Amino acid sequence: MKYDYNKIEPKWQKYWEENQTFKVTEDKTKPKYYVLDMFPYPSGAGLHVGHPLGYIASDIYTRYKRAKGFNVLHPMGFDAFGLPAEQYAIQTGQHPAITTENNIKRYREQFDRIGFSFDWSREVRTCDPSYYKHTQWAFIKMFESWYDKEHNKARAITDLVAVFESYGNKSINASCAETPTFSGSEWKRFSESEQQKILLNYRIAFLADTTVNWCPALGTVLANDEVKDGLSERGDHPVEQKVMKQWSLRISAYAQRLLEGLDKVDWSESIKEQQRNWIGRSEGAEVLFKVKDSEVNFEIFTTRPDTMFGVTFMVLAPESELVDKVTTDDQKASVNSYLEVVKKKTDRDRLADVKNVTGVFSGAYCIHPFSGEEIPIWIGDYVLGGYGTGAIMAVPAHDSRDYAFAKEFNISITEVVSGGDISNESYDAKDGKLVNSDFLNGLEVKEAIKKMNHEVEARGLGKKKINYRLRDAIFARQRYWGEPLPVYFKDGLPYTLKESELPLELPEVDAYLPTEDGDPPLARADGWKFELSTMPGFAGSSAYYLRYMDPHNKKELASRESMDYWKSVDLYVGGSEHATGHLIYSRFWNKFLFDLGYSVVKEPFKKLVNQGMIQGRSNFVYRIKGSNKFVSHSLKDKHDTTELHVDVNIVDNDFLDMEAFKTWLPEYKDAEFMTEEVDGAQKYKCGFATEKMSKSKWNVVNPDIICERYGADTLRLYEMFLGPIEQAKPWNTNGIEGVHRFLKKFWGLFYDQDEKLLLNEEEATDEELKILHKTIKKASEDMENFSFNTSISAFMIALNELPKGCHKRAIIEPLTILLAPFAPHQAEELWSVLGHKDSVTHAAWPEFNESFLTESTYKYPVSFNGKMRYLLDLDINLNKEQIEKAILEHENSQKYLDGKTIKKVIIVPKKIVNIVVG
RNA sequence: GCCCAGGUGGUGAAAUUGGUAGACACGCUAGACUUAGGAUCUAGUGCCUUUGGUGUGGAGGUUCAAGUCCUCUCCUGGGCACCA
Repeated sequence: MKYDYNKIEPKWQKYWEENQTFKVTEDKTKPKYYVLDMFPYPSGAGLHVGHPLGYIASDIYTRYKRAKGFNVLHPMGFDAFGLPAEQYAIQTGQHPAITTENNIKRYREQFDRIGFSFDWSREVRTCDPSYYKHTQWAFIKMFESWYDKEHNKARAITDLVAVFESYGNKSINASCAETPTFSGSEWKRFSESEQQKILLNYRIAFLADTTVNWCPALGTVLANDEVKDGLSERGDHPVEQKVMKQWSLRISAYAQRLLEGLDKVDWSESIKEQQRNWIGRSEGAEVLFKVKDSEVNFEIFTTRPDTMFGVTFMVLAPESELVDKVTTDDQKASVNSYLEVVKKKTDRDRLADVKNVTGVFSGAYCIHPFSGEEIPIWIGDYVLGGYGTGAIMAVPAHDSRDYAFAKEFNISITEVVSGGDISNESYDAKDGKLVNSDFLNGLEVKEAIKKMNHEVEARGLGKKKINYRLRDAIFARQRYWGEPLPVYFKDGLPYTLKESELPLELPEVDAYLPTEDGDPPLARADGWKFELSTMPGFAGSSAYYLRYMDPHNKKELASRESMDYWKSVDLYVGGSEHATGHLIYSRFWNKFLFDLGYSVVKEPFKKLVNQGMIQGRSNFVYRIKGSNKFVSHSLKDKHDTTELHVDVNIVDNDFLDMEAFKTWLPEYKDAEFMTEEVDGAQKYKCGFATEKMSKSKWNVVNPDIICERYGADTLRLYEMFLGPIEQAKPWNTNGIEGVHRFLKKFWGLFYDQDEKLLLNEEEATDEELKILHKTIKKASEDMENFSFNTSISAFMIALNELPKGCHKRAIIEPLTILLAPFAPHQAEELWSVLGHKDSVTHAAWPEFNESFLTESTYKYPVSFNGKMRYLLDLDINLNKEQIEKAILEHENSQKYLDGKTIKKVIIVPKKIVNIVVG
């Protein structure tokens, strides 16, 4: 038989489907393992070769774990709500559901073509009402919950109401919006709508006036992680800050737990660090400042209470409500004109303008709480309204931003920490002794912070405080193609549907655009009396890993029983671009469900592997300007040429297929070439560059083409052989022949070129067994470390080392099992050639036998200082005489000993033997 | 500015605890076979001024021994960014 992948691969794909080979149930006799891929958004372009990288890696690991005896859950689904399908709908009028369905079909075909071992019976689609029912359910639960800081968990809102009824809100320590205090009896006297308004301040899913990122071009609000440099992540449209009534999730309540949980997961340091930055914990103090000749006083947040005596001015954020309260009459005009200017700036302007210091004096003064001095209050847009209290004490000597401000407006600068030179720049380091600081003088910064914190609390001026940068997540988008929020309004106040009324299905609309009044598309639906916004993209992906555990459950997201069995995802594979989006939301969502007893683990994803992005490798041709002549790469500098992208599919190893080029685009029909000589032949060599894979750059490589030309097994092997899984790398097919050759060679262990079966039952020699066990050992270790590229190398070495004519079952049968995760189709075929009726999927991973591997040979000698050292391979139990004998027998020993004799052998550590020569 | 991850042949890359740097593969060179192919096989291939020297971005250091550890520095990629 010939290695005919085009026959073998469809054959086994069909077999797997018909036999439900990868279907998995909660088998309590086996240990479980859960391998999850980040499910894709099914885009219209289909999969390119970059997409499957992670899927191939997780599939290999899945198949390995199965062979090791684990019951592996390895599901796949689709993150099917999203913008592209909606935009396509706006252009064409085609319902996004149809577009999505078609795209999913295409994805599924491509997935199947690569031979993934997903359990498709567990497929989930976020746009399916039977799925988003549970997304809506979670939202309702969040609406019906509040965050109890005392017990550090989410609790039912009914508990809160019970407390309110008896004691009011004085004793409640909750994560909530500012709420005036009331007593129990006052609560009972409040009207229904007054009570609901107060409860909204406490709910974890809440509706409130919020400063949001508004993207006019997209017509929707965006979450912080969807905005990069003041532009929308999708489409690069400008984003502005705007106050709007919007749904949010109180994710900030979970900041500390999200931070702490990072220490318990096996993720890359860089992703954890990104999340830590995003959460942005900072420890400091809130201190009260009184405004001179006024009833007003306000709190500021500082991480440097030690520099209290260096305060020479205060700054309020322009959006702070205090601005109006403190501004004096004679400053009113200039303050107002400043506020106007600030208002007009978009986020982007503000970012671009970082170096320009702007601000205005309010006319008012604070009284320094310790020195009693008068301190001017300024307004400046370098202070953010949304962080801390929106007001700061400025210490120009020890904060670079305050320094720049003081210089700009000629405000005095007082040094309070020695060690720097503040004549040209501020001294920000937390290192040095305090000066000019009354009772802090002489203390180190650290001690001074402690002492000042203590003093602040003792005098009732404030308290220690931890601030987080993490914002509550805006949970609404003014779009059509998303989950409807299960909310209706009564007297202008929101109420959620009952669980039994779910799902609230997405209604039909006549167009997918906002209405003329600017309402979201849902306003077009007949008789729609619910919330008009839909949920954001991250909603559906936040708990999908739980749904896979029990995907057909009609009652709940997943049964307790299934969750108790599968617990959490053991291995999660996906791109690092989700570090501050999905991976935070999902952890938050899980913690919330955990608080309510619906999830059984604190962290959803134990181990995370981020596959690197596969970039495109573009090819170029060089056209002489004003002609239809193309010159080869090495000649291009001799002519005045234009560099043009050329379709990489008509280029092989950087050599252009000139005939294909002429038929590629009509304009090149009569193209002429100036070639260069390579290998005695005239060839056209293309230039190349690494760029993001995209249609316009003609560098998209579709996995289907690779499958056609080399087979899916080669594609799988090659993507892994390209390099370490976590590393970004350009795609090129320059080396694909190598792995393809390997598969043919492997086939050659079974069949010769005349397609005659060579497999035999002869006994293996020690040498052959050594090669086998070496390979098993290496392959197993590499599997555990996700080092698939070196694992493949180990196979190649084995094939090189095996003596010619070794076609022994004892050797090639275990090798076939090792190969199966990488090249499952070929392995299945060969497994059946070996006479097995069952799928190779059910074969047990071979164990290596250390006894075949023991080596007691020395490695190499080195000499220095008249002593000889031999490095030994293993910590062998030879005695000194035996070692000495072995060394003397070494072919090189005489050369290194240089005619001298060994006097003494000293065994130093495990591997090194000192030899004193005379 | 701050944080993280990396820099090894012509190319993708290997290298347990510090222990023969460049495994494996591509490419290249020469040869064999041939039904003439983009097939297969054999040998060679870090660099240089080749009986030797040199070499893991650069400069120092520790060590018998450094790609690996330490200090400084340069470059590349990613993230955060007026967060007090």
